Amino acid sequence: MGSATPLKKNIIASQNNQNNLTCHPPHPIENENLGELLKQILPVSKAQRMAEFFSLLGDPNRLRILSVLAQQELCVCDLAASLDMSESAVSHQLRTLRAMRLVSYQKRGRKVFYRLQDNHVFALYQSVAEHLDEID
Amino acid sequence: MGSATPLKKNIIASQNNQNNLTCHPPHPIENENLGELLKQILPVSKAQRMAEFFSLLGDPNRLRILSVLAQQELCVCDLAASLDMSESAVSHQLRTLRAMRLVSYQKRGRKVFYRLQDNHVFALYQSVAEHLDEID
DNA sequence: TGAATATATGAAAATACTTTCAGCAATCAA
DNA sequence: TTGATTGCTGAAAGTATTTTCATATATTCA
Repeated sequence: MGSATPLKKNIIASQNNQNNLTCHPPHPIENENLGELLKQILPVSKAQRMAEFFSLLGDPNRLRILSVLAQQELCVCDLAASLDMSESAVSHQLRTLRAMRLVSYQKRGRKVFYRLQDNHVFALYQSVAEHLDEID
Repeated sequence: MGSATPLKKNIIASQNNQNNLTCHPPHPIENENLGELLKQILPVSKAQRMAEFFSLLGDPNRLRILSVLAQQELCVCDLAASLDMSESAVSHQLRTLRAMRLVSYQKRGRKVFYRLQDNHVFALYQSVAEHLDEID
């Protein structure tokens, strides 16, 4: 089935104003803490991996695919039909989900059946679903 | 401070193949379940709201902003300095975070101090941070 | 073997996102 | 009041993502 190339954003271009670590002029209150603060900032590399992960859940059609697969394993064709998407679009999205190991698949005859691979993801999904129910 | 215009993606264009709910020809195993399945699919409108929410966390610089604000309230200027971003870029991102009510702010003199508004978000953030620590 | 089905893929088109740039408004200090 | 600082904003530039389209591969069936 081959390789994949998902979600290339999340790569922060090398930045440039690395000189000034405070405002001009520095203001004393924050300044005392900045040294400690800087040690605790999410490092760029980890921020990128996390962003990649969240981005994966940041598309409504991918979420809908996951919501269906959370109920039962399904072939591409039925996924497309039940979600009202083209089979090609579904296939492209599944490639992304595959690449990030959120779904696994099994070929049977000429069909390919996909299923959720990771329960942790569905827990997150449900957590946000409930959160949005609460706040709106 | 004014309005905002964040994350316009996540709007699924009206789709078109709403006729065929199964493959051709339909295969009996899935077909029995499809009716039930269709009732349980994440509806498009909710998928869009969820995707919007996850997308908000799908950018490394926004995550880094949140990681800093999780430790202490900070002004735009110090955020930019500590994250090595331009103040304008930080301001644009804060607008997005504000619009989605993930941060609140307080103006003091000519500075504007931002803080996390929602602990639920930080719990998600930490959950994914730990998840990624586990699987890699 | 040949036709139909199921899926995958690359490239292009359509769309969306993020940053930079230029300029503006508010605040503060001298 | 003038000049410097802080932050906000719209538009443009640069980049990323998603879908569609055309085509390719593998499988099944006649």
